[in-house]
Amino acid sequence: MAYKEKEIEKLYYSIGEVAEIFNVAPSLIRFWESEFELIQPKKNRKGNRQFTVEDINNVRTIYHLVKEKGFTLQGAKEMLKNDTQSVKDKMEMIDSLKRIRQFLSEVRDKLH
Amino acid sequence: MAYKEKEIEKLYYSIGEVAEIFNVAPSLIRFWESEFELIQPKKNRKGNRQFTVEDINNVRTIYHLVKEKGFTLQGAKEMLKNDTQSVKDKMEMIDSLKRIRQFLSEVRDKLH
DNA sequence: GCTACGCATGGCCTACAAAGAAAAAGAAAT
DNA sequence: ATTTCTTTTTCTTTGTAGGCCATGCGTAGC
Repeated sequence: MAYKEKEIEKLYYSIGEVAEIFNVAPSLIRFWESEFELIQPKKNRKGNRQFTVEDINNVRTIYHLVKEKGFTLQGAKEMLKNDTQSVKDKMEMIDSLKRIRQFLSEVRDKLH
Repeated sequence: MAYKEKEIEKLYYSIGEVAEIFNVAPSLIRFWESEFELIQPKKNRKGNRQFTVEDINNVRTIYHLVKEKGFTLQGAKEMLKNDTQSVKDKMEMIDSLKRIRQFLSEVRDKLH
């Protein structure tokens, strides 16, 4: 063959393939699907899950939070809900600083 | 008394006091002590735990990771292993801002 | 045969809570 | 002040609810 066959990116992946990618049991993927809104693969007429690459990336996100970073499922949900806790923490800080500045300028005005 | 008595910062706090600060059961503090090297209060001759302010701040770090951010204990341990300083820095910032806000609202009340 | 499905049930740790004993701290009476 | 009784606080050890999946069953398409 003259040309090396190009890797074809499949449209859909089965649950078994996805499970293998992350080296977990298919039941775990189904369980996560029941727990996380983020994971919602299409199903064909028969009911089989069809994972797109994006679906798989969503699974990857869950996997990363739960298996690599060590969040509880609840903690991972919060993380996803709030864009990430650290963002939230930073916003709280900024908000706090704004209020402080506001307050201090009021004080300055009263001192005059 | 002519002078307002200064708040005395205790040298040692009992496990009950520490538990109350975080609104958890004393048994949980003991359990965390058994799990995290970070928490190692001194014990007196009788075996009672004596928490310094620093010990309490270490408990606060655990509390933050486990109860607020949603890490598993294992996840929290990893976090502490790799990233102790930045966790502590952020917590100090948040704590510092809280104190400042508290102080400023006292100032505001006195101005009225 | 292989892989998928849903559903139910099973099971192992994690993350604590409760139990039980002993000491300390009040409180009441002497 | 001291004795006695009660309540609170601590300790260590043991128990346990629930979180996090895994396994098994019956079924169906390829």
